[in-house]
Amino acid sequence: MGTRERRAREREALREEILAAARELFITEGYERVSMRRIAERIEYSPTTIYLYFRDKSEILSEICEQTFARLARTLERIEEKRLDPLEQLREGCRAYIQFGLRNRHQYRLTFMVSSQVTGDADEDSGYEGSMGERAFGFLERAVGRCVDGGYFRTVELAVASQVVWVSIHGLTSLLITLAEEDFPWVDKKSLIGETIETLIRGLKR
Amino acid sequence: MGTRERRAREREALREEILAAARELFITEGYERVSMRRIAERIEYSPTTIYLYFRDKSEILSEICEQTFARLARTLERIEEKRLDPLEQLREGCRAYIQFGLRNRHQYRLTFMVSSQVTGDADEDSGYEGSMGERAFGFLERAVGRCVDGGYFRTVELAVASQVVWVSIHGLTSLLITLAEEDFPWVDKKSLIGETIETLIRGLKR
DNA sequence: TCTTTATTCTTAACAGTGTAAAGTTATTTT
DNA sequence: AAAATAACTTTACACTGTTAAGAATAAAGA
Repeated sequence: MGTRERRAREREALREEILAAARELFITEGYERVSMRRIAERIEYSPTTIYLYFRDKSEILSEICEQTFARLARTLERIEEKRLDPLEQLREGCRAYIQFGLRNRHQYRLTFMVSSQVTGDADEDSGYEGSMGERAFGFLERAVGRCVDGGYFRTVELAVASQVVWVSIHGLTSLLITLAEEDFPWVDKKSLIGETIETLIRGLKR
Repeated sequence: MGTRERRAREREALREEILAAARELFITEGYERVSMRRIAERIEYSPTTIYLYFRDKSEILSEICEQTFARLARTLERIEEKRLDPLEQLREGCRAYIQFGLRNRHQYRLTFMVSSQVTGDADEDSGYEGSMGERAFGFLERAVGRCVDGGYFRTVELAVASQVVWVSIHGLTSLLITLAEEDFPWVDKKSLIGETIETLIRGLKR
């Protein structure tokens, strides 16, 4: 009598289809330029059908962002497993983080460059705790921690040092996303990334 | 016979009034939450009147941002005139930059955290060149330049070093703007700012 | 002073947005 | 076959930025 199961499966399939359509549109055109009606059109359902699967537009977004950042978290955790030299591991992690941001610019922007005020979620679970962002930051904290424990870094509070690293590489990532090459005289991107990471690490060394 | 002049003056006055109303609303509520109709209501004119003074909504915004960043530029240039120790001057400049961002968060966000794609200006002069942003970055470049010339910093391309400094302090500023204290376990703000700047300078020292 | 010409402001309207409520259709259970 | 449930659509609301056409006002020329 698996009709309940089949229904649940079909439901899940449509939900997935909505997510896929929205993801593609958000990525190519950006969240605010994509309307519910266009998502609906693409999956060939009426606009309001989407509301039977998601509370509102921003819920679609945050689901997509979660998925995306889960990928980042996995990437970083894979670097962790390589068990390299602590400094080298931090370097590689930073590099991966930045590259990830640049390759997923729309989603990066929406997760870290838009106050939740703007997307318009009230309280909700859009916060940091338990999120994939937390997992990603967790990597950084551990990586910095190993550098401190290994005696590579001068004595600073671990939380402070990790946040210094995070805000810096976030700054690089986000500015490269916001300011196109034709709008600002960026130096060579590779040098800038490398030099930022090196400056950061040198600044934390003892 | 000064009726032409008086008219021009009155025109300018209304323009200024629109700007003032928009500024106040943008600052307290944020650009995307303020509609043309609400600005109009506040100055007691019909919504479309605004279009006789500004091409569109984003033009109001960029005018306001320019004014705001002119203040930042002046602040930084005043620090420059103090002719302190190069390192100390850079430190003070960074601190002023960050504080400015935090005190003018909406405008900072709209200038540096929103791709011009999103605000929706086509080509136009919304770019970096000739803007107040340029003047502000100019300060940084000169401050870093003096640190290099004074032999305080290791040899790096000036443009690279300046951009490293900028992206880092921008990262700190923007993340503090985006991520409220209740959404992320920020360490003490003063320590974070201080430590970020110190790390940056240490990282650039020879 | 009366008419013509500019200038300034408003009304009405368009095409779009996210979303809620009510109505329809199809499927499953009794 | 009737009742209940689930899935989907239609209609509608209250907004948005912006355009085009019309009304009001003020200045200039006769």
